[in-house]
Amino acid sequence: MNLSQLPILADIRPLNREFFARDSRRVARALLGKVLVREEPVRLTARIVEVEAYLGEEDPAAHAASGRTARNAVLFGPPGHAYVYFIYGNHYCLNVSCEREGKAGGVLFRALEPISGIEEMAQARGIKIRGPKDLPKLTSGPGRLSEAFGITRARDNGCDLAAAASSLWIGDDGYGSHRVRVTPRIGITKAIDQPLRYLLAGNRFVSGRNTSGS
DNA sequence: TTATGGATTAGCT
DNA sequence: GCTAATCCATAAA
Repeated sequence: MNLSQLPILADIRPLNREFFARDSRRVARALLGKVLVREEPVRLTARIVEVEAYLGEEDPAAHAASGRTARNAVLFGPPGHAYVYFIYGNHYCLNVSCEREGKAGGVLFRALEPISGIEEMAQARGIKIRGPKDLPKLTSGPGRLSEAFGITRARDNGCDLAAAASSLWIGDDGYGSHRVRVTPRIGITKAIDQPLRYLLAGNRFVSGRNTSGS
């Protein structure tokens, strides 16, 4: 069965390095509608529908806030690379590094809309999909999408997301990301007022409560 | 060396 | 709505 609401996409092209070499707020906005691709062991694809921007050392909520450490080194490295961290003893979260090498910045992936490889994602999540209603359980939330894509720090931290030769990368299939909404970030305790969460308005795969609206 | 708490989730009330 | 689960990076001592 094909539970995806979306057509199977033929042509997905990787993003340029320059795409990521700018302010994380602009990258976050531009990533909406793009496609996250996992190549191994089978191809999984899902559309990016919710992200959050994290700035550099001036952003108290960012992992880069207190300078470069072994854990967050990727955020200070070249743009377009995966920063994966482990949180709450259970979950991995995926970010992509932004800004030029030497300057910290990143975008957290908060929710995806599955396109292909749905059976495999369900298996990775350890759940049964009985119908379209269950699909958001696969990839709505940063921990969930990481599990669905088999993303771990050991496997993916530092991976080049701008290269289609990577096991994990980001591509553009020509989808237009209209109706973007901006809200405060979720789940943090510092700088909670800043509007740095970007989502596709009305998309049912967006995480959190207040997903309605236009 | 020890302590603390987090960019979350699932399950229960 | 509330909270336990569960690891590790970082801070404090």
